[in-house]
Amino acid sequence: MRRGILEFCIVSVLADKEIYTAGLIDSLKSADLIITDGTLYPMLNRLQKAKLLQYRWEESEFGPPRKYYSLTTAGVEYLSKLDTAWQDMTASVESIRRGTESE
Amino acid sequence: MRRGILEFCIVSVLADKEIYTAGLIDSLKSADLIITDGTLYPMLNRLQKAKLLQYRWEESEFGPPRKYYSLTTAGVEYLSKLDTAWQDMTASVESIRRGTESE
DNA sequence: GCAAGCTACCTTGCGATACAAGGTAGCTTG
DNA sequence: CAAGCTACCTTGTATCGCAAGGTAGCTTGC
Repeated sequence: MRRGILEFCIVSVLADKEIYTAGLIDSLKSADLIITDGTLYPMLNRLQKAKLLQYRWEESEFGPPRKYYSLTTAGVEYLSKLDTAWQDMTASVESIRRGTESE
Repeated sequence: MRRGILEFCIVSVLADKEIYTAGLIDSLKSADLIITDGTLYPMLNRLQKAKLLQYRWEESEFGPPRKYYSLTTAGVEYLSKLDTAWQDMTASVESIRRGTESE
């Protein structure tokens, strides 16, 4: 796993709550992960086409309706795989980072 | 930092020892990071053009000469920046991964 | 000394991610 | 009903990583 760290973060956030685009951007920003909506929309559509996400429309008091996303059952399983991949990758990088002075 | 994790690993390995391509691939493989030479050569050339790496030729007993790479002074500084970026990114991802149930 | 095979270096073309910029359309407000 | 805001989406570009293919030096066997 090298690409897809943002995807991992998005799926992780969706594991906790139903949320729409602007809220997702805010959640990531509060963890110092900056992402633009031009990045997010294609990713959400891709994940939804892969049946990992579902959404429902909800009306807003302040403007057009919003798409609230959540994980499907397959999405929950996918998150579990991403989580394992994340742990494996960080373990690998840390082992290199801490030094291969063993030679 | 989203892309460039492999680059970080390569620069980290080079911080410890002078090494040529096949050795670099082996070092990464021993940490379960698989990389092909088709990925590595362009990256090494790019880093070298950016004055972050230097190399010297060394003859081999078993075939053609090898390019042994090492970090330049600028490369050492660059590694330090990558290391900070890595720590920041993992901290961000971990804070999301562990759950934003605070709502 | 030359052909065959190995090693090492490098390039090209492709798919995917992330970003900037721009576009469409619904809703509210005056 | 026009202006402005919000929300969703698309297009074009740059870069990373990979697979596949290519060049050339060195050794080995005849």
